[in-house]
Amino acid sequence: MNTSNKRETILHVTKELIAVNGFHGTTMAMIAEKAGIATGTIYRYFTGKDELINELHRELNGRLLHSLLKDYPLGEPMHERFLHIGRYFVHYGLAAPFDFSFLEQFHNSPYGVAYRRELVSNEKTRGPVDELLDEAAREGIIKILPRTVLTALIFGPLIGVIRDHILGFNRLDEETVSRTVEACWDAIRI
Amino acid sequence: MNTSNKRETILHVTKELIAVNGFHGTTMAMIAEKAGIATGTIYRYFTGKDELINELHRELNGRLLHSLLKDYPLGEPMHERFLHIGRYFVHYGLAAPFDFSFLEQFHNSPYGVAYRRELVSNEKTRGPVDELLDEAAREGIIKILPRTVLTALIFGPLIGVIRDHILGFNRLDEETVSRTVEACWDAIRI
DNA sequence: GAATATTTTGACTGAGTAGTCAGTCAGGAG
DNA sequence: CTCCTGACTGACTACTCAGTCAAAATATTC
Repeated sequence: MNTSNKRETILHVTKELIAVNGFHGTTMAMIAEKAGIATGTIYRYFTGKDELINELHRELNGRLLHSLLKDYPLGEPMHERFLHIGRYFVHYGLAAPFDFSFLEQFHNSPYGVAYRRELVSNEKTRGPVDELLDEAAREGIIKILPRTVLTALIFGPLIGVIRDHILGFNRLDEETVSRTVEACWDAIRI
Repeated sequence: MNTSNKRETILHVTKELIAVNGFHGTTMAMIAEKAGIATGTIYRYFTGKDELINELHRELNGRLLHSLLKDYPLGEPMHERFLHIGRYFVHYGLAAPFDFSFLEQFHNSPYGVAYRRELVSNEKTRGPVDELLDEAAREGIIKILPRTVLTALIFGPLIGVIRDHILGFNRLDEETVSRTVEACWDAIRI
């Protein structure tokens, strides 16, 4: 196991532990044990728990955004592209439940609030969803509502159904996912 | 200050502290200090931190459900009643941000998951929303989707916009709230 | 293969936690 | 007035945690 591998291992086990036990339920000792290293070693790769968590979020958030653009139907109608993003978002959550649970906890924590505040201040970061909503708004095919509301109408339900699936409160098959994403479109379309 | 008053005070300050600092960021010492009592006194009213938190949830959840039925337009059309519940839900969140933040954190924590699992097992507890959705489903005016998905389509966005408002990411006026609830209806209606 | 540099180890530290309990004292009973 | 009672106190206990650092292990250089 070389240097970079050890860093990866730390990030990997931290993700799984936090997904299951939460931030406060995950100790540096647990991370070290599961990674097969000593606690002190973690501090050679990360300045502390906070940096480890923020770095993990950076990586997973990047992977998630990247996965939304896989097979992205550029040039196809707005509706088609919207469904693609919605479906791939849910699929990412179902295929990588640890990633999803970590990201969800991150966003529901002071880490996530700080991250969003920073995003708002440097308003340069615009993902595929922002571009889609901008275009749809220009074409006048979605409701005139604040951006935060539109985002909530799309991702609020999707995050909810993914969490319910992971917790075992429902079973999402392909059909249900498609109909749910379609319902989100109904929410924002004129 | 009589006995029952002290218990109320403990619950009140705990709600505010947890809303701001979270479960783990709120210590028994902080609660005692803000309530103007000694730490040991808390244990005369609650067996421990967990019971205190669960009891607080029980009370606030009851208050929230109760507030949804204020001025409830019984007998009016389905659509009217749906808008009422959605709007009153958001209003509760805006009028009582500490209550909302506590409840949101509770539901995003192991406490909330345990609570939901218990709800599912004793499936007797049915709130006004369940009854509304049952009726709408019987009349065939909403989409055929699992109950958990319908709930996510309604409350996912509403919770999101309330949180964004409390965190200062948007400003919800009466008009925007109504249009948002209307959009949730568009999501579930046929 | 010796000397040097780098990485890893894990016992340790000190700050902080939930919960405890011997003792206090205001106020009701006799 | 004296004696109880029990709600209340807060210093205390037992424990957990993130982070440190001297020493050991391993790798690299010459």
